[in-house]
Amino acid sequence: MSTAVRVRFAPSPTGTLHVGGARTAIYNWAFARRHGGALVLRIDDTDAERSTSENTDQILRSLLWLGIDWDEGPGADGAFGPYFQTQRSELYAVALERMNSSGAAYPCFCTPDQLALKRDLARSAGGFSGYDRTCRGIDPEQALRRVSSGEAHVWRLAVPLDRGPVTFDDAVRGATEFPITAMDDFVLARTDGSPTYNFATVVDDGEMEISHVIRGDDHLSNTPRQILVFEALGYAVPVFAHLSMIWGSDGKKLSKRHGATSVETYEEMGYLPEALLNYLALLGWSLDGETTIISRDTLCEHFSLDRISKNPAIFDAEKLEWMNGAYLRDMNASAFVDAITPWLEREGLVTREDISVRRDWFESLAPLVSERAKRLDEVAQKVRFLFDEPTITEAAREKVLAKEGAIEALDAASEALAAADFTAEAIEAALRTVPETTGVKAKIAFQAVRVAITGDTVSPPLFESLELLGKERSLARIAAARTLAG
RNA sequence: GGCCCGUUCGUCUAGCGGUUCAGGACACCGCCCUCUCAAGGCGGAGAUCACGGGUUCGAAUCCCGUACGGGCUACCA
Repeated sequence: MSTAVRVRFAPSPTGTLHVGGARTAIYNWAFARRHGGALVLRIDDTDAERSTSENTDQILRSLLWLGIDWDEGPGADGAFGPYFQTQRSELYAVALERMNSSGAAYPCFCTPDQLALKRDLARSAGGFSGYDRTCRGIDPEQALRRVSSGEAHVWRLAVPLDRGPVTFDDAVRGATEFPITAMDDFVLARTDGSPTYNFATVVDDGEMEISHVIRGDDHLSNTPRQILVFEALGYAVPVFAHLSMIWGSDGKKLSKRHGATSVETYEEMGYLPEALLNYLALLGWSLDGETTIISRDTLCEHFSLDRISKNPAIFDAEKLEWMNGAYLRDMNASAFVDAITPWLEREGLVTREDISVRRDWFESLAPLVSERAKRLDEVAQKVRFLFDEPTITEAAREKVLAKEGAIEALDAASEALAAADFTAEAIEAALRTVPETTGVKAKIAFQAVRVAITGDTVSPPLFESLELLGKERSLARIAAARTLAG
């Protein structure tokens, strides 16, 4: 009995894709995949002032980066196009005409000034503050004459006053009811003939046979208005699911003040798409209350509207960072190398070609750093010593090389390593002889070598680092550090 | 002002009338592991379930109210 699942994500290209929009997109996408339905990507670009094609492109790119694919929309023609609202004017005009002829819409000649005055008056009197329906009382024939004479007018919805309350069963919030007496005869079409959001959306959702509308909480109050239009136009009313908002760390609206808000920024900061997807999916939805690492496939397999939480969520950048680290750790060497390639390239450490030539070497480097990084942008700094000669920091020199026994340890290490096979195991065995032959504590000896090799007191594991560097370069660095130490 | 929605550890959440003096995750603290840093293991601290009334043998869970927060109330979306 259930009809096909068809959902839509309808961003306005007035900016880039924000994390809030991304989460809405993820939920729509996961729901479509879960039910073998279709995800429609519709571009709500009716705001000509603020909409740009650059923004549209950026939104599409961010969606793709996150791994969200759509079945219909830009680049994926379907039977319900076009998928840009600016190209659908004809549809809106036809729908408006239908409403007009059935008496569900009427022209209103009130000027903005008059309306503002009435609104102020009504509000200060308390109670209903919507349009007072003056023009609804105009004789239809006379109204028509005024319209055809070219008098400026908008079209408004004639709210069916004899109807009961508008009720709907929101998939997230449950039964919701709005008294019809609180419904405004809101504007469907502006003076210039263009449709308003509440009208265009309904025409689109109706024409596109959308079965479930999963969208932000800010539209909850618009829903009864839209239901009235669905009914007037004879479309099947979709199931609604309203998502609560995502707030910044201070509980206020998420903005630049809280750091990154757009998806592309997260990409630039070195986050993995699967980590952002996972984090956002869990921000308002849970699999079982226990599982936190949830793969794309698991999400598509188990996503359900009834496990979406009703309360707003605060965006926790720390948890996202932790999650990104968890994904980094879980990557296999090959995937990790692919992920870091652009970052190493950007830092000028290596070229793509170098990597493909020495693929094995890079893959053996991967596990050393993948479990130590939370973001991709940290990687270059961690492996820089393998490409560039290190500069020993002043702090490292004082804390380590100036220590008693450091020089002896370096000398002994140099000797032992010169004779060693250069595998991590052999290197370790060689270095472990240093404390014995010199009496220098292992910690001090190892740190001295670490500083010599990496320039810093913190680095990837020492033995493996030496192996990756190679014997010749390792010995040269120890000699250089020896000189520096005195 | 009117209409509507929300409220469980600092944060994300589990919980859908009893098996919960509330479970998991991030962050935090301690211990272990250890060549540094991480990672990992173990343990700890952290929520009178916003508040007040009901209903019930029994409520975080149902109902009502209050407070606080939010949305809509535009010829924005």
